[in-house]
Amino acid sequence: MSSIRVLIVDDHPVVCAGIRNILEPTIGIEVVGEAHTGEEALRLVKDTQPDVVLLDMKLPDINGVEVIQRIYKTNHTTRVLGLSSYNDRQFISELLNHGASGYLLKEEVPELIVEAVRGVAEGEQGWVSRKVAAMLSEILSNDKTSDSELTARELDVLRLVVEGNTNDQIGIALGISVKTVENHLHTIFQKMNVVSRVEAAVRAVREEMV
Amino acid sequence: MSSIRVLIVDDHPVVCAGIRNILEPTIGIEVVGEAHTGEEALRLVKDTQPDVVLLDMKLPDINGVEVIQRIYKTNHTTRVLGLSSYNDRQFISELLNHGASGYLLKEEVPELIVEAVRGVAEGEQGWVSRKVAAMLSEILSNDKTSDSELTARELDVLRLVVEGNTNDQIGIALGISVKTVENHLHTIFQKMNVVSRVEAAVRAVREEMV
DNA sequence: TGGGGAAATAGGGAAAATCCCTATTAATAT
DNA sequence: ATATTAATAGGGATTTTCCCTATTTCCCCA
Repeated sequence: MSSIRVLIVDDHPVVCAGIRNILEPTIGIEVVGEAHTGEEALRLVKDTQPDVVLLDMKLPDINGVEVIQRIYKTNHTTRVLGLSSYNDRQFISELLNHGASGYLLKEEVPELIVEAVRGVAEGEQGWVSRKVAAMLSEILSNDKTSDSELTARELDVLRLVVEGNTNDQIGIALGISVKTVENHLHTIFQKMNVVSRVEAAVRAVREEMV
Repeated sequence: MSSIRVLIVDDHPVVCAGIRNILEPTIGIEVVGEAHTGEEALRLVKDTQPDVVLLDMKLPDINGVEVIQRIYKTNHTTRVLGLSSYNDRQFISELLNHGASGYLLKEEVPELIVEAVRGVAEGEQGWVSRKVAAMLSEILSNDKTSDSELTARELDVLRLVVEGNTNDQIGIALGISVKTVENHLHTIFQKMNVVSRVEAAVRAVREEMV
């Protein structure tokens, strides 16, 4: 039986070194490379054909979810294990749809990484650490009330709100009446389950919706 | 000549492992411990009396700046090297006043960490990586217009704004008049160089001021 | 093909926030 | 002692936001 070939992707060299340090001494796991950007990751996936990609969801150039999709498009046998440095609800939600094979947080203990790599390499889908699982159930229970998913127009408005524009300015920028802007905002508030533009803006920034 | 004794503090075990991995093989540097919280860090500083503390500025329990001050209060020979995972202007600004011995980003190459540890252990003050230096000069040039530094009270108000409270609610929460809240906000806007509560909230979240 | 429903549009009226002033008190620095 | 700054508060004018209702258009689907 051959080793599990792992590619590490993270923009922080220190994190790469840490993961490498954990995985390299492990029997049955082989680190075949490190990448620090999305582009580099895609190139190395093609070159090294790894079994598992440990992918930081926060890369300087390409969005993590897009990297996953591009990897899956070309490499059907490669599994991706998403890695995040904090409790990022946005990414975890997206992952439910655009599917990494698993997901864990950098806050987890080193042993979990080994466990996760082995799990997904054996074909296990949806491997998540306990912390992530707890977050998922919380998200799912919270989502009962709201419809989520903003329309394109609503995202336009939200983006302009985050940039600090008044409804007046937004109306001018989008070529619509202030009243229409207000109505979009009202819908946005309901969908996001908030009551003011400040809350909406804060959540939009925190969850990187814009 | 004895080794430089280093304590690593970061809430992500992976990052600790990475730094340890870089420092341990280095001649003249000895890693004496790892801490994952501020409290643990303070305890280990007392127990191990390290020469240098590599301190992540973002800890789950105590604010990084406070950790530095408490270390300096009890251990006058220990140097602290601040570590951050991103370009966090707020922390860097604070560090100018509450003084770590140096500052670097996790994005830097591993070699820089060794260099920085040696530098501050030799007594060098204000060791900063090039990236940090560049950020500092940018901050200083941008600060010409604004006074920066919010007061404690202003931070209270800003925090409540970010949480989505109205001025009325903020007044009640802080036990002051709405008018006072308005005045604080006016000052906050000027210092932050913005014109609305939404802009202030967005910047506060982005730069993790609260 | 005739709804049913969501998306985008818009107005009226009430509430909240902002702006631009003045003003007092306490603490701190010069 | 005096100047500065932080924190407090108010008045009054203006702007923005919030909530409700309403119309048109378009797409789905039964």
